Amino acid sequence: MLDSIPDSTAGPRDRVLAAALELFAHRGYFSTSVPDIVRASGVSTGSVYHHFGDKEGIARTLYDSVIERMEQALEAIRERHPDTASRCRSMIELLFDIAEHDPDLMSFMLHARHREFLPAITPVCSSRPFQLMRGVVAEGMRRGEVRRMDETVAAVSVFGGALRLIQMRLDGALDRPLNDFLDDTWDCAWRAIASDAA
Amino acid sequence: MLDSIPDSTAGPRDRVLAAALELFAHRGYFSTSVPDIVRASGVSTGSVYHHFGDKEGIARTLYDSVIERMEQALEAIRERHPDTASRCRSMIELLFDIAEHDPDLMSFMLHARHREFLPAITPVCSSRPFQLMRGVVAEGMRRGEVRRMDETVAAVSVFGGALRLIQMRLDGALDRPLNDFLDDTWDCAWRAIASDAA
DNA sequence: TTGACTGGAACGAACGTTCGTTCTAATATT
DNA sequence: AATATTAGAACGAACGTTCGTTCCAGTCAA
Repeated sequence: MLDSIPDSTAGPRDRVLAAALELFAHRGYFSTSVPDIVRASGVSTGSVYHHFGDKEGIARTLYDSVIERMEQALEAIRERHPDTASRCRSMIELLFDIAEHDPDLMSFMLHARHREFLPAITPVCSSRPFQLMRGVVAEGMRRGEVRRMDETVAAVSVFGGALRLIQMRLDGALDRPLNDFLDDTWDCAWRAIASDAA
Repeated sequence: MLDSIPDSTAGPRDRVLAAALELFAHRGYFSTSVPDIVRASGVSTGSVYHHFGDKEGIARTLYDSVIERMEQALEAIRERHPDTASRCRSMIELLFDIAEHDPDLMSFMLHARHREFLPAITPVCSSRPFQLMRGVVAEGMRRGEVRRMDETVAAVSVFGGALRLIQMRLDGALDRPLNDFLDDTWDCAWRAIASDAA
């Protein structure tokens, strides 16, 4: 799984990132002030600006690190599994795991793309993790494991349900852990795009 | 379809709502200042506060009206169609239509639920339109049109893909209109939850 | 001694909101 | 019919606060 961002004992840079992740995830970007981050991290205003330049620099750094670790985890899954079905299923499992184990991280990642969160950030659909998921589905289509159709539609159809379920869990609308819903979710997801041959 | 919120010739209250919808949809809640709304609507600061109390009052009023009209449109579909499949398909068509015809409205509705947008608003998953969609799926399950599984999972599985596709379209990541993807989307959506009997 | 880093006071700008006034049109009074 | 009264709507200048950011004196490692 993804390593959590370190806290307390770590250097000031990491302490700021850890505090910002939690605050951004809970209150959002604009409802979190720099003084809030300064207070929560125990790092001084001057240091924060020395390390990150400005408030957006904090968010951008955070976003980049989250996206990169996410991409690596997904890529690892792609390498480990040969067939499209187990690739997709493992990816959904990964997403569920992260959402349960590190909800702040998942919350940040799911929300960071909105205009409201980070001004002028690349939208999710163009983010590398999503492209990777899309690529897996597209490859499955070439191999005949996935039905022929628009690649984008196929990608959103496998992962769309899982992502929305995660959002519900993060919003507190699901009282049981996501794993309890994994089998049903996966069943729906794969039926949606599986080739009729199989 | 849903009526658009009136502009220019309308009363000050409606002009404020129309301006706020556009601004909130494009820039988000916190990136839109009250002076922005005042400028865009041509209504004075004092009037805005006279009618809506505070900034959040504008957003809440807007949200309530959008949710209510959305719920009515979905309920009309439920009444017009007897079976679950055509109900769900019509609902996806409706969502696609709104996204194409009134992207600001759809953008506002999809984003309004985030902590970042409206502080302390009821999350989507608890909103009445979503409950209505969920109800349709649940009824389909009782009738045997939908496979037996967790109701929530079934609901997010039918509509999750479509909603994510809409988000991509709003983000400018889809160059063709959503209708071009309707058949593929619907095919995936219904396969995901359709009873094996049929 | 030097250079990188830290600290927190201080700054201007922009925010959401308030306030006293003016305008408008309907009602009451003569 | 003409005037006086009034309540609500509209207005925009001004307020206090908080924001993101800067600045510079102080600290510590090399």
